[in-house]
Amino acid sequence: MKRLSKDDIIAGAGRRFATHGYHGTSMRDLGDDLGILGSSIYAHVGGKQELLVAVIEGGAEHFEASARAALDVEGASGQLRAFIKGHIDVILDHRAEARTYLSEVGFLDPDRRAIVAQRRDRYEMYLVEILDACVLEGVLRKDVDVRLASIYTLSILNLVDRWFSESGRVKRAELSEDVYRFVLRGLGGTP
Amino acid sequence: MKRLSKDDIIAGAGRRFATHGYHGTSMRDLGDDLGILGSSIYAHVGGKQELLVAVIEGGAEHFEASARAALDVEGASGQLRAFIKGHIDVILDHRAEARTYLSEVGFLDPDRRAIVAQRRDRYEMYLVEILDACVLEGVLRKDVDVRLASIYTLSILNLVDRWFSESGRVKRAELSEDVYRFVLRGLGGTP
DNA sequence: CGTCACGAAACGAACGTTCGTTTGGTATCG
DNA sequence: CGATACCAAACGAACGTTCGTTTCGTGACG
Repeated sequence: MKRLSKDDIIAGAGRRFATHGYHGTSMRDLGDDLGILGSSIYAHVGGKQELLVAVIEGGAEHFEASARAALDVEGASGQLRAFIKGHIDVILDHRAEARTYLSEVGFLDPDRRAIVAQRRDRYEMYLVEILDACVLEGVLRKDVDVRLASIYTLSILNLVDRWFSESGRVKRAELSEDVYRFVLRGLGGTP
Repeated sequence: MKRLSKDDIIAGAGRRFATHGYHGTSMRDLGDDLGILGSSIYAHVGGKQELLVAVIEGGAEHFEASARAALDVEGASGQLRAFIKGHIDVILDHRAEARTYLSEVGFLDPDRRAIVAQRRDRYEMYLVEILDACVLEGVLRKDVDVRLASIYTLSILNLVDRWFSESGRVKRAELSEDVYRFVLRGLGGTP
């Protein structure tokens, strides 16, 4: 029975929030998962809402780091491929955090929610810029609605964790490639 | 102050579940929305879980009716277009129900959840069959992974209600058309 | 045509339970 | 020794639900 750190608590909260939802998780549930009493959690964090904030901010940082890395790639279509692969990797490497980030934002306090929404918009803008660059480089049709295209792409990406299984028919690398091809072709490109 | 029917209660529950989540909704909250006491809801339904079941089954039926109608269309690509338009129309015409159906299924009792999951698989099969037919008719590339394609398509469709605004830049009919084009091109078709 | 009876709908209070959180004590570790 | 991690017990509030009672709408009957 090792003693726990604050990060252990946050990680546990991420798992529980991802599977049972924020309001479906009690501090006692969370304590059970961690092998301590629910009340003992207050030795590490100020409260339940603070846990949600920590998990979601952690998720947001993963996505943003991935997007920044994608922008370092040479060539717009390469950036698009990297963005897609990066997003899928974040989701599958940090499943609980990512899921909580994607579906429990609504339970943040209004102030925090607004901040997170802003960060999400910024993340979407990364993709929009990449798609714009693709159009500029002639990789994509000139008449595509880039805003809609980014929404379609993120819709596909964000729901990956709802169905993908690491032990399934499709491998992770194949999926990234397939999504990339699908999006590119969908916008008039030829991979 | 009119008296309420069971359907009024279910509709109210759908709205509340869609915005605040199942566990984020108390019977008293729901009662407040409806202008009655939380306890008065028990004159209409057996309990909270029964409300969730009613809302979700209602949502499922809308989607299934839409899919069946799409299958009546002549020609595989026409069916695909009708399926997409139908799905978007259901989501936007029954936003609360649809949203609850899509994101609160996890809070159903295990038995009910299994049944709903089955219905959802059946719905996805409608789309798979349509896409298969498209391949057969030569509308789509022969090497597309139809299972993945159906997942991509449903991902785009299911998240529409998270961002679409009836008063926004893009009109509903344009959106349906644009998604149809995007999916068709993504799978190697030429609209 | 009025009224009376009956079922449905809503109230208001209370049930036992669970919630998030607080407090005070205790063991462990640097 | 001082700080940290945890336990144990308790707090008030809120939860889903039940219960007895009251109000309301409607259709049958005199």
